[in-house]
Amino acid sequence: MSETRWLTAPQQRDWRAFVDGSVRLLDVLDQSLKTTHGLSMAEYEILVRLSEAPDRKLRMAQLAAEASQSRSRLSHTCARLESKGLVRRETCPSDKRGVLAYLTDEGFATLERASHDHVTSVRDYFVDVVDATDLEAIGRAFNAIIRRVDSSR
Amino acid sequence: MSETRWLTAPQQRDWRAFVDGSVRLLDVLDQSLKTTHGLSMAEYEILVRLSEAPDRKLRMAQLAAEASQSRSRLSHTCARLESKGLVRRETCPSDKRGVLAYLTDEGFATLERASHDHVTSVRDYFVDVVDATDLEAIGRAFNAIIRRVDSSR
DNA sequence: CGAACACTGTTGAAGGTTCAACTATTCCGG
DNA sequence: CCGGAATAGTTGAACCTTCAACAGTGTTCG
Repeated sequence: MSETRWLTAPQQRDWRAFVDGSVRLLDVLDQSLKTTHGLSMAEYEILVRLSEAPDRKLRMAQLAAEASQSRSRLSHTCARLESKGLVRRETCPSDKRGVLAYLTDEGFATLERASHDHVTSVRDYFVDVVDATDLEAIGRAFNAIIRRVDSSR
Repeated sequence: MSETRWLTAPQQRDWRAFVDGSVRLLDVLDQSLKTTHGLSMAEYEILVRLSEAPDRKLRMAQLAAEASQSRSRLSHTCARLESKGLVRRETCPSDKRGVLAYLTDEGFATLERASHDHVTSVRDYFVDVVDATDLEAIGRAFNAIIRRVDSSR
């Protein structure tokens, strides 16, 4: 049993700034996506990943991994997106257990509209508020975190 | 109507690293708090703020602001914490509209236990994974974001 | 004073997420 | 090629958050 290594005061300040700031930031972005385009950030993320995939198609499991969602959550969310006509699903020909989700034309059009406003919000509340060098630091740091989290699963 | 200013490729990489990384990081921490102490991070945050307040008491509105939660959400969450015996509420003597939430001894004890593990996770997945200078950059950046978000409300 | 307004916090319903259980398919060792 | 283990995705219930409406209290100003 080793002693708990508490955070130093500056570490604690930085950590809290991150927790508070990210919650508020993601809240604002979610809010604005939802009111102007009826999409949550989670849904938006799904549309983005599909739009970038070859044929706009992805296996559910891969989509879940890329969007940092559980499979269950993705199932529910896809069901909603499907009922809005933005996404459709078909069984995977090569592996009949699998399912391919793909973006409809309407989904693509919705994404295109939403992305303009979204990117503007991201600038307004994030990119343009942060120093260029600090932005790079954030990129480095969170890539390291992603590696760390993924390696422990 | 001005043209949409898209992100540059590096900006987009950094932004995505942040979104993915923070979601995964907060997920892991939430997970570990929940399985080992039965608390969500939102609940934990509430206990922390109360523990630091004078007399371990805070007005609901202030608590909501400090924990970055909506008042409604806080009401529900406090109700849950209250039924677990960790928090209690009383009407504010100076303003009868108001309510003071306060930490019970049991709440304090629970927080104390949980904080050891939590701080260890924060180190494991965040502080110790990120360069010291990048950590400072994160602190600066997210404080700027907090100011930005709060100024638009 | 008292009427209109603003503010505090709660409530219930609707919507979204998590959790555990389940079906169906594929993989693998014997 | 068979039986068991592993994998893919879905489902429904429990849980949590959001949303809009509300009750109660304070504040302002004619």
